[in-house]
Amino acid sequence: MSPKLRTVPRKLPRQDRSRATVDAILEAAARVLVKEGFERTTTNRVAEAAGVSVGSLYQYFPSKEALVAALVDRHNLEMRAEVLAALERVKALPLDEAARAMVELCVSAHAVEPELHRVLMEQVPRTGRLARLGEFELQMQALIVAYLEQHRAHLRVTDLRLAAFLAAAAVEAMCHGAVLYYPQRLRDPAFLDEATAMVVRYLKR
Amino acid sequence: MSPKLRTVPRKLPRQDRSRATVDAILEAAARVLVKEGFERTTTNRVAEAAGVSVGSLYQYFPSKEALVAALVDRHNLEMRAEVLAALERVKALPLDEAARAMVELCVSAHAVEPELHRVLMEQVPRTGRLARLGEFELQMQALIVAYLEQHRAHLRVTDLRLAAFLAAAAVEAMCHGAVLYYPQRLRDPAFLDEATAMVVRYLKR
Amino acid sequence: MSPKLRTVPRKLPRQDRSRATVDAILEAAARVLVKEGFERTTTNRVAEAAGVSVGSLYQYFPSKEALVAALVDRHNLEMRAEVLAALERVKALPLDEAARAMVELCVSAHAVEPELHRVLMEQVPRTGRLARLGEFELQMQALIVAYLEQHRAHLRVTDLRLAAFLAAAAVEAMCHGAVLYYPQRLRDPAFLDEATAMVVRYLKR
Amino acid sequence: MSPKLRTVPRKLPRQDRSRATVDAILEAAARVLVKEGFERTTTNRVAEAAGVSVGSLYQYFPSKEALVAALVDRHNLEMRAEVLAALERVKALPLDEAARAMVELCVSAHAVEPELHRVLMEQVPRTGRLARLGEFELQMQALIVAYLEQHRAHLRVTDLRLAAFLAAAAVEAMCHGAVLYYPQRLRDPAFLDEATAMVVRYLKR
DNA sequence: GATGAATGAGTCTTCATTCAT
DNA sequence: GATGAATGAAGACTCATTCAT
Repeated sequence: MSPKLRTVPRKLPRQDRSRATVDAILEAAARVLVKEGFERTTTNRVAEAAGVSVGSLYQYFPSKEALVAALVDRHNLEMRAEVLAALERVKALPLDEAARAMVELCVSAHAVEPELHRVLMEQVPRTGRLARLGEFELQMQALIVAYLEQHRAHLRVTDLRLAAFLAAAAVEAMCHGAVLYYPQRLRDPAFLDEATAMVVRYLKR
Repeated sequence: MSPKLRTVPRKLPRQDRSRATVDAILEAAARVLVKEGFERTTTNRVAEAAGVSVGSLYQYFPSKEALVAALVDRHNLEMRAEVLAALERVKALPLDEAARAMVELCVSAHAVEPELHRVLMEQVPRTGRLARLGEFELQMQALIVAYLEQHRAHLRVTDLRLAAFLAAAAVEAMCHGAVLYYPQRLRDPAFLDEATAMVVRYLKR
Repeated sequence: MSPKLRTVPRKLPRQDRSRATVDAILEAAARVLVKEGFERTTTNRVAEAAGVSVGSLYQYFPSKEALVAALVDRHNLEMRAEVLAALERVKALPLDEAARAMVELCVSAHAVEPELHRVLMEQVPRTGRLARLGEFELQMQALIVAYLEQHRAHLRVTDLRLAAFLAAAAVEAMCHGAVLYYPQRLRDPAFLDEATAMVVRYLKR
Repeated sequence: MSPKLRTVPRKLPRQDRSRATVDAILEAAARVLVKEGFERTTTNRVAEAAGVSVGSLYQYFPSKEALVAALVDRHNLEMRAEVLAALERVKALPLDEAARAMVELCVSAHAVEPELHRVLMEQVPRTGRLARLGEFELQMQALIVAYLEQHRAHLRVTDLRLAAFLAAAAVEAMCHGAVLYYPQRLRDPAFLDEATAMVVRYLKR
């Protein structure tokens, strides 16, 4: 038999091709989600945008929810990586600097894909497995508690768990609100100063 | 006895019958929303739960979104009333007391119908008219700014708009988070102390 | 007792008030039909436009179809009156003049309320009692046959029933088509000349 | 026997399966329309009659109107084919014969699926894209004008556009009327003779 | 007779999911 | 594994008609 022309590189290993397909689908999902909103996002549309068939989509994601969940997970994963790295980095820094770094990071994280972030936060119904408080938040909280323990000497707060929760909630809310309602202020140093001041003054003796 | 005497006040002729229906629908919507979640909430189900026909529902709410929006509005309205009253009440109080009162109020507000609040906040996709930042938030912010201006002498913050936004966002997030993830701590004085401390220390000179 | 101010003339006899209501409803129906098209014409909308309640509408018209039928009837009645009068008038005239008069009349008739005519002809589904060939057409045909019989001496056609049917159909179609597609030509003498020529040359020996 | 041998030609893989579905739907639509009338024709009913799911119907026809429009188009297309062929055929014939042929054709065309024709003409509300004068009519008129130009020498009419319009309208109306109200006369030679006479005498010098 | 709130069967339409090819 | 046509349950919404007041 004559060697047929082969357009698809046959060498590409199974796993890699799968991986590529999965990525294409997730990217497409993100795009459609941002462009159309959650309500108008259908599995067919996503598949089309990804250049694959619906069937293939279901090969990799057993349901629409699974797809969206995977997207949320990926989004969180990206954030988590940065946050964990940052926490590691600031481990030894004094509170002022550590706090400022974390606020800056939080702003950055929210600013990466703000559109997607917004859709994911506001339009995706928190149902099923999306309902639970992610491990992300829990893990992060544990790391903050660890940091606070190390710097306990300079703190006025004593219930470190509570303090970590409150500080994290406050920072997150301020960044989130800023992204949504005052995007132009996100890079305003005043914003960073003030947000930092809020947590530092709260925590510091 | 004169035959015309009617003891039952003819309550529900025109306006009132409608009003009763509207109320029944809104109440039913809240119930269904809490019990079934947003996804499983259908106009037919709501109508049934309200003991009226779908047609009646659509007589008063031109679309499903309008129904949910009305519910959100009503929920906000209830909160707003309390918040505005409280802000009026604490107008003359020093920052410490005013802040504490507001945090307490915020907790109460979140605790009124926490289930409904949760569904409304987390599961209802912010689309269409639900997308915009409500007048509620704007109005509240204005009042906070007014308060801050009056007490400017004791404050370290100078950009009062920014400070009001950050403080409000932080308090809201802390209460919201507490309602969702630590409901048992809601009435814990430590929680109130700490949340109050956060804003007071931030604002006060 | 002081003479109460009376806005509604109490003297208006039952029948006249009913008649007025019926008329108001029919006018409203015509208006809505023209403005909204048949599909978007609902009994509620008509009632509202007429300034009466749906209930009243149903007092006078047992169904939507009855309402539309009444409108069609009224429209036909108006035309019929004119047509019959004209036929009476031209009874003694020679074919040329009679034909021309009838074509002119047909044009006028189509031009009276062309919008309504169009909706009635094109959008109202010919169902139920609207399906049958109206008495109008039958009556008119009879009159034409009568005319032809009287002028038989000058005709080349022998089957007068058939001739009447064909001539009427042709004239109606030409006028109808002109109203719809060449409204500007309606008053063009050339149009009248030609349409008249068509039937005259067909009928005349 | 080799197990792979397949005698049934793998006919309906991609394009053809779709095509078959589309045809089935259109056929079913025609059937339902004729049997139930437009009002009682629903997309679900059509899908059921076609032996497919509603979903499939909507895969190919984005709305009910699109479905009906497609049916009208198909109906027109079938007629058009015949009419154009006939006009081509009679191009060189003298007026008498050409006219007679066209009238005969018109009768045939109306007689092909008279029930469907009737429903399509009388019950289907002319809305949206059904409102416009089809290319069909325009194209036909152009061809008639062309014919008349070639035979101008024998004509008494001078405005050929107008003459073509009037003649076409008259013939169409006579056939249409005959189909609806005198179906038994359709094949009556007298009818053909008379209808032909009408246009010939009108056009001919 | 009038009113208009209420009814609910019935429409169109969508979309997550399946499965024959 | 991939494809995409097919599925059909389910949802939002309409509107002719009724009936308590």
